[in-house]
Amino acid sequence: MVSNLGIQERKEREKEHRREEIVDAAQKVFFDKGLQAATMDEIAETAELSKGTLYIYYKSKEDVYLAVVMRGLQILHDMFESRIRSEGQVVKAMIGLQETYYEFFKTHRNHFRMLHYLQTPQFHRQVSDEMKQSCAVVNKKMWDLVIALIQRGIDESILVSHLNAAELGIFLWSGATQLMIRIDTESERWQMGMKIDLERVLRVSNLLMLESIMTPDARRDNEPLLHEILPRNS
Amino acid sequence: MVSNLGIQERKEREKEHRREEIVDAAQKVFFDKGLQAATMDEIAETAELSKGTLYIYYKSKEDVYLAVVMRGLQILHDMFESRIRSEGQVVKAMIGLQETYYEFFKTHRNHFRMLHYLQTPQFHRQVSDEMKQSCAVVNKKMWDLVIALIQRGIDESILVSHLNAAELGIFLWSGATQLMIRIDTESERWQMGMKIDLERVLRVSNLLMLESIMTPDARRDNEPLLHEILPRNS
DNA sequence: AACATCAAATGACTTTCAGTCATAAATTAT
DNA sequence: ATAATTTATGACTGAAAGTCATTTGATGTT
Repeated sequence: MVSNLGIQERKEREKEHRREEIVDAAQKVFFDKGLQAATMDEIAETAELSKGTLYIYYKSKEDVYLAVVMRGLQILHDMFESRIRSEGQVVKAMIGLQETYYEFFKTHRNHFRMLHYLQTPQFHRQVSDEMKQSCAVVNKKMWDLVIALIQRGIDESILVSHLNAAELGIFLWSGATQLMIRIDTESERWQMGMKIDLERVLRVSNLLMLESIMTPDARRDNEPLLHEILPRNS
Repeated sequence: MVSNLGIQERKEREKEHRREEIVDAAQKVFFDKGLQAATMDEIAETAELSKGTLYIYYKSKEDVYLAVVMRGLQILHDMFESRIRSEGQVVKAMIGLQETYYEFFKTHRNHFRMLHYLQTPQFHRQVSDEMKQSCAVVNKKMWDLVIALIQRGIDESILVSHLNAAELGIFLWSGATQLMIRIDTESERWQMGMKIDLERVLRVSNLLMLESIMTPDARRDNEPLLHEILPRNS
């Protein structure tokens, strides 16, 4: 027992590495097959491990799934952060956030789907408390970015309404999210039946929601900026 | 073979009755256990039938689930219809629709959840085409009600925007739906962490969205009506 | 009434998959 | 070299969706 401290550390690193390898494999399988159709056996095979080993590192399939979700949240957080940092004006930054969320949706479609699964009540059952906790931390980190920006908008008298910063965040977030979900799953249905371009609806919706919580002054000051976003027709 | 026509008819009726009995049982079990945890064995037991019989009347668990969803859609449709019929003014009727949707959410929470499950991509896999078709019909019937009202609003120059009636419908619908989903699943989380009342957010959100697509004239004319909805504070 | 035909119902069986656990392999400590 | 401990394994269990050969029962025919 000469250098057991160093060994301890190395083992920790290796363990962490294994956990990441498992998430790599899980992500691949979840993205390919979807949450339901993905099996632990296939994840094990992809990770070149036995199924039993997966259960040493994660308590359940749902926990593995949450590990993938956390990666998505982290990506979204990083995208938000870099976009907000590079923009001083609140209104521009708000529009930037909306665009960034949509960009995340387009370029990380599978991660977006994973995040959406999270909302269905069927999970949160076999999920371990630790995992729920970790997830909440990443989620809050991202959410705090958004709320801080909105708060700045309120402080600068650019944004106003009967709602506080966090509530405004939820308001903006909800409309956008639901529309993206529809774009993801029902786009053709709407395009066929009626002649509806959901992506345009999303753009207009984002604009309407943002305008609806801006002060008249701010709306006037940012008019050219806001009208830039609008689609060509009408 | 004297009166085989009458017998044929009676058999049809009995068959239809069985189907309804199965949906009764399925609804009970789905509502109690949730979509995932509900088993076909338990549905069979509740219906006092064998599992094999269920599969004579429905092709899969998902089909049975869709039969329950259709009931929810029908309830919502009926609620919408009676509310719209009793209101001539477009703005009042629009507010009525928003209130009705929320009322549906509160009084038929389980049906709302079933509808929400529909959005997850994990289904639509083992669902039979007939069932999908039937579901689309009921859905369209309800949707047409909403769109017709919005179209009336546009025709009367009360509503206006870059979107057509159907697109406006999706816009209003999406924000409300996503907020209700959150109220259903994450209400405490938001209430604890930050001090957020999601139901108030929903009310304000509905108002903001509606106002954002009203013409300035209409907004002025309906000012007292709109401000009635607002929560007390601020 | 006895028999034939057809439809409806059954439940034992198959398959698939999450999760477990006794055993084996590998690694570390003595 | 050997014991102790940690890590990995895959055969096994239980649960649940879906199937199908067989039975039950109803309708029609002689």
